[in-house]
Amino acid sequence: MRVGELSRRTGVSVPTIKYYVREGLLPAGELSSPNQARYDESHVRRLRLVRALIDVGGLSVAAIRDVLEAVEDPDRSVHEVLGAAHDHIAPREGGPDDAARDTARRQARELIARRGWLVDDDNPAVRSLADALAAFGRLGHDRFAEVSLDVYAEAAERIAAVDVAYVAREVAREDVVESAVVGTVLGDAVLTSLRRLAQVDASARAYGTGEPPATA
Amino acid sequence: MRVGELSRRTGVSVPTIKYYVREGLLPAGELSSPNQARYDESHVRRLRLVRALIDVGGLSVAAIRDVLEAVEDPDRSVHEVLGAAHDHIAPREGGPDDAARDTARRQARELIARRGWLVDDDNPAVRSLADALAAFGRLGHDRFAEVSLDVYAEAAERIAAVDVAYVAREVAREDVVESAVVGTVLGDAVLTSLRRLAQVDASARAYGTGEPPATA
DNA sequence: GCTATCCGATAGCGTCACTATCTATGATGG
DNA sequence: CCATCATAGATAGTGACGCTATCGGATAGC
Repeated sequence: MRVGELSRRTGVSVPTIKYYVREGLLPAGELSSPNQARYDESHVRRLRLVRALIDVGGLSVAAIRDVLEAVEDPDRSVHEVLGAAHDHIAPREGGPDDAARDTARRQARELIARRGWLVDDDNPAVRSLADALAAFGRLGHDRFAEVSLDVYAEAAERIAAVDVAYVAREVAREDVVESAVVGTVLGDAVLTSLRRLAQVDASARAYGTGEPPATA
Repeated sequence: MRVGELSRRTGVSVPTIKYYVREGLLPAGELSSPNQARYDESHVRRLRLVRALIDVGGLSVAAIRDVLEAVEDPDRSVHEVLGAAHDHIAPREGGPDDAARDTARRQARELIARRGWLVDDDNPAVRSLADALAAFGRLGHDRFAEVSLDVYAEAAERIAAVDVAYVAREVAREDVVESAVVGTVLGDAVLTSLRRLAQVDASARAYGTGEPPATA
């Protein structure tokens, strides 16, 4: 197919497709003549993946380029690819280097030890967890880590178990990593929405159909 | 204190503080003379909240303004404020209006019915859930909704239960909604990081300390 | 008085994700 | 064969965003 049909089938405008090709998100079509290129189903698939990562995952174009490069590099392990994906989802380093951050780092390490998780101390996700906990601390919400953190961790374990099982369906390396990226990035979006819905439900049950206490 | 000290105590530059004031994220200091203003602890607190929402939550300045306006409006219910917050976290409307979206909407409604959640069908979180599920579908990952969705939902329920309990500690309306916003926005960041760590652990356990299958 | 700091206002900057325009060429239908 | 349309590739422009820089005056505190 030519670029017009690719555009129609994916809902992405032709100039945007050209832009993605320039940015390395999409391989160029095969030139049949100096100004004609053919695209196939792999382009449709890739374009849908790119749009999903942008629209639902909120990844930047540069982040997607990095992730796709990792996906296509047979030398990268699944862990490496997923690490790349998560690093681009997680917010960048945040907040000052204060006491709250030290406390948060300790909380993170203790949690990992408590649950017996086999993760390196220098895993980037440990840092982003500590950043988030530090933010709670700075806002005077230190109780969060005490009362809620382990419940969150328990829930995360259950989810991770099905995530790993989901990826294990695949056989070929490229399918494994693609599954892992999609599951991680889109799974976050699903989880966020479900949490919100469950909050609404829990709140409705706790306070009648109405409202939490509004003591002015 | 004057703006210089506010800047030092929060790590936010003076021009940026002025910018936030202009954008309505931070109330102006109290003028003691035409070119002198005083700031107090409430400004420190607010500025830390703003930075946490930006750095950790990834919210835009405009989104934060909307959320803070809702927080400060005594007429808004907690549900409304939290809805405003979630709407700004969730990715904007994504993807074409195709068959995948119809299927996804049905999956979302069925899930809600299955779990007996008391939520309106037109809750924005239902839409963002459907968007995410539709993206799975378009990528040929329809199995996700079949094999993983209920586990996610179960986990979300457990988390939401502690979220509601956490907020219930507060008494005054403004503290309730602030707690809810912080818990929702920063809680997402915590949960995302924990999921990633739990995935690493689960993967390490399933495939030795090494790797998922890399059948080339 | 002197220097550092401040206020308020305006203008500018760098990044990002497109979008528009242009030239030259090729495809397609009657 | 020719008119019309689509296309490739290149370059420049756009609008939103989150700051950042600069300026003209005024004030604080020694």
